[in-house]
Amino acid sequence: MDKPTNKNFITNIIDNDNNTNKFSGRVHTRFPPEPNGYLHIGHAKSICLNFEIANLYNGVCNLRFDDTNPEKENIEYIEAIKKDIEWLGYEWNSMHYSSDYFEKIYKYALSLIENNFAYVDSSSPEVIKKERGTLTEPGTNSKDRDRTIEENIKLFNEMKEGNFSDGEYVLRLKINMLSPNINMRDPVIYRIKKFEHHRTGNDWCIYPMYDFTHCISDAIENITHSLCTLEFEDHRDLYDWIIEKINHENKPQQIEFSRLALEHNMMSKRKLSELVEKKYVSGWDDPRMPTISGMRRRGFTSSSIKDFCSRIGITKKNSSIEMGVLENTIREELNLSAKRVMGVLDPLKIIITNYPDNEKEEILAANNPNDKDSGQRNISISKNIYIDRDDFMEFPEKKYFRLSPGKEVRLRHAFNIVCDKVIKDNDGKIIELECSFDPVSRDMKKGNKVKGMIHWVDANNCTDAIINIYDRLFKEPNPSDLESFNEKSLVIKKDAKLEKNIAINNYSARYQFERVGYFIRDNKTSNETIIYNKIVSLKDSWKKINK
RNA sequence: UGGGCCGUGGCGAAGCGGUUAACGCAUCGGGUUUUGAUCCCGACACUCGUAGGUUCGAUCCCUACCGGCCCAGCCA
Repeated sequence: MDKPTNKNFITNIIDNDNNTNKFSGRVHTRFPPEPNGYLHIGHAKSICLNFEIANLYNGVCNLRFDDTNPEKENIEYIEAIKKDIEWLGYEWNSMHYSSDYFEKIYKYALSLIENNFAYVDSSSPEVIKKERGTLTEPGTNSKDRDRTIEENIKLFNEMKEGNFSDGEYVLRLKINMLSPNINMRDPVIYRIKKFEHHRTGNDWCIYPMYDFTHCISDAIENITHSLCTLEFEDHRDLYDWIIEKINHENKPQQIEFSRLALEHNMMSKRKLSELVEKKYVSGWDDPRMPTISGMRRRGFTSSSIKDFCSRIGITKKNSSIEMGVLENTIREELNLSAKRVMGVLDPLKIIITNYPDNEKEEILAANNPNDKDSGQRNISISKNIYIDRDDFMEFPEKKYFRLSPGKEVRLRHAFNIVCDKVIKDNDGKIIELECSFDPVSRDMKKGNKVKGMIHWVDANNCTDAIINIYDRLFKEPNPSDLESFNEKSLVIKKDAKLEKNIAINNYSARYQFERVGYFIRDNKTSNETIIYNKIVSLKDSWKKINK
């Protein structure tokens, strides 16, 4: 399943860098999550990109937690993030925290002040905002812009010592308030935050901001290609400015690519956490969530996620991927690897009237007809069976060739039956079918040729289960708010019946319920309740005709 | 409106001055198959946002226009 990394505009840049010997042929990337939430499929795109590019060029990739905002970050996320990356199957070269560099970053800030490239500003956030100008109007210089170097050093040290309260002072770069790029209008690079940091505790009360931290961290770690998403394009000027001014021997280059958008999903941590907090879903690992942990619980394999990432490509174009692409990757893999079993989601009881009482027979069936090495299983059948309600129609539509009154269908792996009688309760609901079978059709060459083939389970020999059927999280392809939440994204089948062969204690086994889809045991369930999650349906051209 | 970036079939995506404009998903035909699955085979952009220009020749270069995304956190 691991395919060679596709070429893209970034590998073109790297090839070119290698030709000009820009980094002496070195390729060193990094994946820099902020530990403020769980990783999602969009992060997987970035993880695959960074690690695969490193692999492709015999380079390495670091993991770096970008933890410069203690108010938002949390140690709990760190382990979850590491677990997800490991689960995807990637090994980082070394693991770092931006906070490991606080001392160095502080020294760099000091040297910028000494060279008159930074100053301490006592302006309020409102004033700074106002002086920054707008998209069309230039900014104006702060009253503190010409503070002396000595005074700046003294104040910056006092900031560090905790002599001021939050917001009283900030450190700003002295670049150009007239720049058409707002990021260059004397950006704030340090703020006072008397907040305990998850790693450095109370060592610091000033914290560097992203723009100042990220490029310096990249330089320190000897990163060559710093890959990030499109919204940072405007920050590249600043990135380069800082790298130049701190005079570090390593000059990493930032390259931006477009974020992943997946139809019927949302990819922002804020929106996803809102789904969790407002209980739309059961948690970050709800199988409907586009989080790595959710998809893992849903039954996606890491190889299918990597395959998906390689299929969607890397460009600078804003794009939105159809769910079909994702679904196809997991179907394709599971078709080859999943054992087959029969499962009835909405049971409808059938009595095979001419089948002898108290008898049963065993039938041999392939575990996976597409994999000859997968062996066979034994299925039992007796007088009472269940079929899916979907597979019976009292008044069949045109082209419906499953069971209906007087019609003959084949029970998969077994024999043909004819529906003789429909039994209803007082409300007119169908509760049972009486059918008769044709013993000769056990040999399918001898029985009548029938178009319909349905699955079933032996009512006297099956396992009760609850099955979670998942559908798209949002109704609209490109939802903008939670209004679009699909309340039918989870449908619970409470009295499903499964073929006994299913290994209920194997939580990682993925099965194809023949004619239905792929399923995995929910890993959060106890042994008393057997719960399976639907990973993805089989393609269904009947549903297409029928709609 | 200032700046940055992007526009190739329904959705993605190759293509880097001469190609029959790859490939994947989707779709539509047909075949195999007693999973309406899989598999196989075939179809699916005289045209690359539009208009000009350069060139013997442009999806690739230039200009203008049109459309879309991003930026005015002491978030990342």
